[in-house]
Amino acid sequence: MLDLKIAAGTGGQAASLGDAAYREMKERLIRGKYRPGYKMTVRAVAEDLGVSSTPARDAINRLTSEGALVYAGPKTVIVPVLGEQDLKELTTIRIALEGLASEKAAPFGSEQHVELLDEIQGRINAALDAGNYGEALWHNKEFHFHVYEMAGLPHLVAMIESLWLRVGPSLYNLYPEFAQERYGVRNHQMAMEALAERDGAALRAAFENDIRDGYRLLRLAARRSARA
Amino acid sequence: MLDLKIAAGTGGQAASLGDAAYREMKERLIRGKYRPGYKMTVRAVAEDLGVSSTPARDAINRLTSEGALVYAGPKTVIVPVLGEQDLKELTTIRIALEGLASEKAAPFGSEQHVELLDEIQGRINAALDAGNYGEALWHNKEFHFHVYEMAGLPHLVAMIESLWLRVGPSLYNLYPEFAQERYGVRNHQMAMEALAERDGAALRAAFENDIRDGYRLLRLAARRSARA
DNA sequence: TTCGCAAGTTTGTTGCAACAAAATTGCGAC
DNA sequence: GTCGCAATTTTGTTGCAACAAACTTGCGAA
Repeated sequence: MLDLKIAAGTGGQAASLGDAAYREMKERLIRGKYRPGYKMTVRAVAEDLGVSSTPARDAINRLTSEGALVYAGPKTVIVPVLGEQDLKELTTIRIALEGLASEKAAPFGSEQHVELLDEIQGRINAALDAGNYGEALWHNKEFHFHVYEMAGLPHLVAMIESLWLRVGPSLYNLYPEFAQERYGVRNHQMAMEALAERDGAALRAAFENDIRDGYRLLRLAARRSARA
Repeated sequence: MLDLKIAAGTGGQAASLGDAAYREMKERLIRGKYRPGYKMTVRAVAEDLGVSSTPARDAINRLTSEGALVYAGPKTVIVPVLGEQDLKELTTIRIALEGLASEKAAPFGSEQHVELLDEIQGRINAALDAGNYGEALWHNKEFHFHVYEMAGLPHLVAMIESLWLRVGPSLYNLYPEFAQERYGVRNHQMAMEALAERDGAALRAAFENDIRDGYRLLRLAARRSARA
């Protein structure tokens, strides 16, 4: 059991225990620590995080209002189970928003940025080689958001992050496909080239492709688990 | 002081007091009851809404995590004061998202929908004639969301709603321009025609225009209050 | 064996009091 | 009169206990 009181007091700029609990839950969600359908109870979260019920409740409430958790009954919130409809809609929104962010980021492309992205891509590949799926997903997120943040549009980045939060848990369902296909590599390569040339349209296209490729896999996994 | 306990118990599908408080605050925000910069304190909200501190705190937390309220200090949340940068960014996002929603809604256009929109437009005009600015804004929101909801994309509608929540309070700053210019009328007329013909591109253009027109006014108001 | 109801258990909600930190006020010295 | 420090007030945070609603379990009757 980790002690969030220390994290809140010293570490990552979390002012309150509720804040620390929220951040911790958010990271766990993105890292796929909780699977779709998992039931979140105030007391269980409080136990897991070593805090009392109030901060745990705060975290759950915030996550729910962002759509990272959903109501499954009058008194139960769960990690969302995304159906094909949801996946399709979220993908459409992601293309609109992440396409926008990448296009706006293109003019800020530089040698340094491309180098950093290349480094991150190296970490993705290494994690894939090591079979560490969670690490690969994490670095994949870093790759995307490093580009999105270049545009200097904080509201947009926050909205995109909340989208990733919703899709995150489902990403874990497509284990071995992701590792085998390495679908991101080509698209990421294209993205880096587009960024080097500051070509907004090309950068957008690369990211849209990446999102669509991911969607195909996700849809596959959704169908598989729907049959089960 | 209104009694939310009754609202939660009987009325608009609010399961808990915290939920009812959240909805009430949301509506007040969109209706412009609170001005930008207004400081939200737990105890004040609890007093206003006639509930204890816990549901009030819940509501403030949820609103904050959605961006409808923002942190202004270590221990203070306020109604956001949007600068020109924020306004520009939010407008860009709105065009991407509301443009998408309207385009996807176009194929569902029908005689009935256009009739209803025409009715809503009538209410906007009537409110404007009566000088009732709040009513006009409210019906304006109805007009937009009636179209957006036609597409059947609930995640998208929720995200757009959270954008309106951020801009809502600032809308009140542009009183008398809105009433005088009646900027929405032409664009809404175009939208209804496009919807009748199920022309996605035209519908998107009409809404994009509407958003941009609103942005011009908002920017004007932001500059005015920045000078003050 | 199966169905149904009742008792017990789990779980979210709410109000509140104690605590800590920040802001404000007021008093006194210079 | 002004500046600075200390006391007071305001305010967010946290933990907890009481309550209510939903769910689960198990026993008994058909």
